[in-house]
Amino acid sequence: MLQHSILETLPEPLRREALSGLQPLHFEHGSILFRAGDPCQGLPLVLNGTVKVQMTGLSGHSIVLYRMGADDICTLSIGCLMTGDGFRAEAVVEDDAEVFMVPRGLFDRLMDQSADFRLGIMESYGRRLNDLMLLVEEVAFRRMDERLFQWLEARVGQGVITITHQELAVELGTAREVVSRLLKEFERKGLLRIARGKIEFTGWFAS
Amino acid sequence: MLQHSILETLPEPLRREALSGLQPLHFEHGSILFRAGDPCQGLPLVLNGTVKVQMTGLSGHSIVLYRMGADDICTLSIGCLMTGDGFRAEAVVEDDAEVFMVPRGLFDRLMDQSADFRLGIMESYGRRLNDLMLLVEEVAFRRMDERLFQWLEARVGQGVITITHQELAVELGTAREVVSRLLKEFERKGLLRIARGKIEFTGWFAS
DNA sequence: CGGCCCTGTGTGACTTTATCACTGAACCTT
DNA sequence: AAGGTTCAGTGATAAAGTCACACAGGGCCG
Repeated sequence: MLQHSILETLPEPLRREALSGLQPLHFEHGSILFRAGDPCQGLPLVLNGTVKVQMTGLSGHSIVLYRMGADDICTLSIGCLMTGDGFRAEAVVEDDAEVFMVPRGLFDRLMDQSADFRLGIMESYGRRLNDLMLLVEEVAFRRMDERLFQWLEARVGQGVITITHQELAVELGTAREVVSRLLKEFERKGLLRIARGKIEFTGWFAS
Repeated sequence: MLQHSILETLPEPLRREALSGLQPLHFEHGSILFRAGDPCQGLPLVLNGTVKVQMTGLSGHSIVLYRMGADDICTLSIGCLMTGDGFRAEAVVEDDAEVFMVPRGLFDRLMDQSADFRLGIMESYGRRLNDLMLLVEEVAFRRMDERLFQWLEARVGQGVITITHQELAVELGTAREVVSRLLKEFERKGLLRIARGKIEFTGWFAS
């Protein structure tokens, strides 16, 4: 159960060796995997749970850059691991997560000895780069009401979601007031109901 | 003269082998290294010149994501090379450039056999990821007049620059009208003079 | 040379988004 | 029940994006 597909691709002796040196770390909801400025301790392999990565700009505003889920790799850490620079973003655990922390030495060894491991790392990097490019486009050109709508739409399944307007503003990289006003408008249209710290889907959403 | 530092780190037999299989490709100003949707032919190592990478969103608007110069690696290509997906962005040559195109097979071999090569690739990836994160923050939170000012400031040395308002809008991911109005304002303040397709620095800028 | 056309720029009117400064409501604590 | 803290609502104003169109510079061609 506690495994990560990128380790499963390793040839048997190497896989054993890697797993023997790693014990899963448990992170609870709300805990911080790393903060802006922290030095990198190793490459986190996310086994389960979800972790959001967000950054705070010079202006003091924050925006969520991407999320990691089961079987994900914290690609952002690789650069820090290599250059020794600190993180520019922070990683906040949303759903309780378990993580393998691969230290620099082991990472180098796996990169050296397994083509599949290298492939996994590269693919992960590629996906992250793509995600960020799409985010740039979204932030630069898409309208806020559409973006908010899509964000909500992706979470309709849950019926009710627990989030404050401020947190939602960070998700989209905008101001709380903007989110409040748009939500009010959605409520007027009968798409949802607003409560303190909660949004309940109705009407069109609750299909 | 025609060399790339990531190849110079290779141990001697490998370096000779790599170089013997690569001939520099010449790209002129305005030519396209790759377009959105193109399959990836190999990993471009930029020897000299400059190349801008920009993407066009669903909305039809474009934005410049980053630039590559001498000794740079087109990190974006690695993801495409690995997954076989097409590019999401396009690369336009600004100053005439020469490029080594490393084919998949050689790339795999270099990744397999040289720790320094791996390090170079990883560092490049890390930098690109950082750049994009900063771009997200900039687009999301910084004011347009500041961003335009900084863009111009970075090019003051040239005295006069040749660029249309439309191109400048793509640099910043905004609309031409916005650029035109801001430039007019800078002109009123005596910072620069506008001519058709040109901007001449004066006053504060021409210190 | 004058007329034509294409590209680049200027501008007004209007919408959307961001910012600022508050008010008030909901919940928690004691 | 009182007081404090966090969350949400709102008006006023500024910044940025959108739309529609006028006009200007420069090249080309009859």
